[in-house]
Amino acid sequence: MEVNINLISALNEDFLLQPTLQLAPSLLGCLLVKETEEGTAAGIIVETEAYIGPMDKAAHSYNNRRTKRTEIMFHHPGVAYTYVMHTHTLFNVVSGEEGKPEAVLVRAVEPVAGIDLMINRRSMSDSVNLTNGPGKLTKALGINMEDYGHPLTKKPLFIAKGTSPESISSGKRIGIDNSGEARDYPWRFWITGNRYVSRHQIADSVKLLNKS
DNA sequence: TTCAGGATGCGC
DNA sequence: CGCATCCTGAAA
Repeated sequence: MEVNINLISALNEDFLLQPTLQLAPSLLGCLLVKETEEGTAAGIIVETEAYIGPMDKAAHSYNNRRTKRTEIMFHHPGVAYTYVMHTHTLFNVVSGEEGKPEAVLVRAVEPVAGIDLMINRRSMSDSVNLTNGPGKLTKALGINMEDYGHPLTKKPLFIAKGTSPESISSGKRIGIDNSGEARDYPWRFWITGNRYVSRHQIADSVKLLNKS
């Protein structure tokens, strides 16, 4: 069922100023919304990962590495950090205090609005594969490098409050096997059992929250 | 399962 | 210049 995005308003900035390891699971259940001339598309965030430079070998900002690409991570939190890997754009929320280069990667969303638009952008109609990966969701939502540095409290790209998940799990992050000890940090968070999660980890996953 | 695509950064 | 990367779709 499609959600009417006109009834949704962006989160207050305060929400995005939470410490990174608190923000990453807090973003689960929130809406990620992108408005373009083609229309509006939105998804519920179902999977995130925390990256905490400079001590995190898996982070682009490891060792305070400061380049044109990572520059925005050193700025005020609550803005978009987009970057291109191979042929795909990945979307992160800059977090941590100003001067601390931290971010939360959004790895998967569940489509809730503008689904036809997402299907057109992705040239495929399988509802699960539409947005179940960090490169897939940016293409479906129309997020690109023009969004770099955009404050996520404002149109056309913003995060809105949704429904908090019944259960959250955590485990190792994906795709960082060459990052030394950081490869095992349990900084990946997902909505337990959600079918739009990019990979279904069973071993070593930990359930963090289980409302009754 | 392997592999290319191709932006970005780093080291030689 | 060569190589690696927070990935993905197509080929084998």
